[in-house]
Amino acid sequence: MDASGSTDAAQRIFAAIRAIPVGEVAGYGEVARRAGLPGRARLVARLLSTSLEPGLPWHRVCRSDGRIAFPQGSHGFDEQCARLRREGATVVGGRVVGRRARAATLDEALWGPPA
DNA sequence: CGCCTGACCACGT
DNA sequence: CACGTGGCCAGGC
Repeated sequence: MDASGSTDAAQRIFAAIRAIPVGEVAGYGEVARRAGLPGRARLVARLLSTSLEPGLPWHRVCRSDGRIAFPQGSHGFDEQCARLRREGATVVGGRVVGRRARAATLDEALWGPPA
């Protein structure tokens, strides 16, 4: 690792997460892809679980289907849910519902929808 | 050095 | 929509 204490991959992932617009959510895989690390979704998850950075909008990161990664009722779930709502998003049944989180399955529907 | 686990993802049934 | 399977990478034991 470098002198900053984190690997380049980690830095890119953090940058990708910070790049998520307020009120929107991105899947782990999508974040990894944007960070230039396709297929490293698990790396993103592990990063958030171990080396969370202060000021990082981790609450904007959820599963590919728009669901919060934590089990309903957990502290993490509650925290993420509250933060998302504060940003204007809506959470129902552990699912993030913005104007469109109705993605059938793919992240494409979540990030690249035709107006 | 090998095995198990994990804030995951996609596909097929 | 639920379940099972394979793949991916990194860390802990």
